[in-house]
Amino acid sequence: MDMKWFDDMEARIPKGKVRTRFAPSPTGYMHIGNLRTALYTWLIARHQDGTFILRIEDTDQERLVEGATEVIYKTLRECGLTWDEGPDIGGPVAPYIQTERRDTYGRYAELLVERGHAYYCFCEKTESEEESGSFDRSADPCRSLSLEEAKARVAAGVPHVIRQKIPAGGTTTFSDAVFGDITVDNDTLDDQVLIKSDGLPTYNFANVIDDHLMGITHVVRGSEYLSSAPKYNLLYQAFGWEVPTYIHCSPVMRDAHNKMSKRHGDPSYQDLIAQGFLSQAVVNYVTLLGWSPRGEYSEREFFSLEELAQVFDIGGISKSPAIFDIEKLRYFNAKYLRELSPEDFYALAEPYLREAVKTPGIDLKLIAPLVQPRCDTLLDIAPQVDFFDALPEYSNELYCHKKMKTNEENSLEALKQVLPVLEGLSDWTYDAIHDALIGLAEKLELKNGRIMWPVRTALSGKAVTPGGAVELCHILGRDEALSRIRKGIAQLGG
RNA sequence: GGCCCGGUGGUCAAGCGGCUAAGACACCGCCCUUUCACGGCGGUAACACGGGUUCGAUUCCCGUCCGGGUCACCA
Repeated sequence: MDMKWFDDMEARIPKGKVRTRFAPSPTGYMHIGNLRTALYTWLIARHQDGTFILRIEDTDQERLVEGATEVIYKTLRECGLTWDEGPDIGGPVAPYIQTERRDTYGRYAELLVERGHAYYCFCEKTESEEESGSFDRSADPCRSLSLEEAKARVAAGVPHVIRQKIPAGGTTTFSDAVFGDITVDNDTLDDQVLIKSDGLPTYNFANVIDDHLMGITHVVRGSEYLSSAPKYNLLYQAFGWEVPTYIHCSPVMRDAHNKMSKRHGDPSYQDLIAQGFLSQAVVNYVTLLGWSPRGEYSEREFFSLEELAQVFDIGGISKSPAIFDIEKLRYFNAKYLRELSPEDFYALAEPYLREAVKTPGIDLKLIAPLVQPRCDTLLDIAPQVDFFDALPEYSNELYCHKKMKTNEENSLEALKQVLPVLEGLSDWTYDAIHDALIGLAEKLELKNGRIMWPVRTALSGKAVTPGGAVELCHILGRDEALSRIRKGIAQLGG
């Protein structure tokens, strides 16, 4: 064995700082649980001024998806999760794509074989599993094959895998930052495959090798990997390597029984963005799904990414699964939307407004502030502003409003009073319209609603609108507003 | 089924031996108001169950029940 090569690999490992990694498989789809893992991983690194690494785990050749890494880059960038080392920018422990590290895994696996912690196995793919749950180590003839014999068969080109040789008897204790210490009997652990017959490593093996070789100090991953974790310890021990801090996170659920999944039609990050959610809102909400700030921040729930990096602590991660609640996400999103400056909101809303309101004279900048406090997502804009282009058909019953004390008769009367007042207006400004309408109500000694409700109804044909009578008059413009009021009068039989 | 893990309102959750058991979403009511929102105020609602340990358990231990994960040459 060329030990110099191993020494060189070791020598490249950066030391002394926190180093974390997000290691997705390129599936072309960033689901919420994955995003949360990325978030926690990034947060741990940034909290300690450490290094965040992106690594692509593409060892499953059958599941490769074209353009999938682009989705990962794009999502991470949109969310503000900047990486310091990765496939696209390189780094001290490159390469960052597992298929490009192929020989490395093979060499380490062979080292393990030499040391007696792994063995070549020539058996067919696993056919039938034992029911007992505990393994009879002597059952596999390959396990006890002599090294010479095994090597001879390998040299002869016999297809094979390399398996981990789990010690017979005894226990292994694994330590997790959120679940604590977990001890299992070695006899419940199987001699898992390390190197597949295609020469590529399994996920479990590649993880251990890469995390060590990349100097990873904290590993964040889903709790579905918890039960394979003790086998990692054995691997680290066999190599004589230091075990990183493991942080297993319970899944993000769609309901009490099922994880969020593409199969069930649950939204991915991309889907949420398409549904009009803001990246920052998603990031904020998802971080809080399974983690909560402690101490002085325990009552707070709105945080920017930078603030999260400040307060994030591993101890706040929850052990139990969390159900994804789109209603609460909507609340977060609505809050983020409302707190945007009018300019920023307009920038985001403009494409949606432009799509919904096509009448040339209408100033979309006037509509934006009306819808800003009235939408949870950007998709809520269009249905609210449809009446600007064309007055919908509406029933006269719309004129009847108990609280406003309006009915068809007094609405007709109100509109008839309003028409000449507005016709006589020299300035078609918000203030002028406002003063005219309020003035009319005062003059007639009526409550404002008696005038405003009929006008708003005539202008929109809807029971609910963003903005009231004055705003709508202003935005529609003199001609259209007066025309709609006349239409209202006619429809009411006047 | 074996092994591992979890269990505070409908949901997210604080709590880490002593509290009238926080807060948020949702829901309900009131206020504000030219509709609806926004905003403000208030309300309904929880420690899965049974044993211990203790002067005292939501908190520690055991069991039961319920739920999740895992038992692949997928990750």
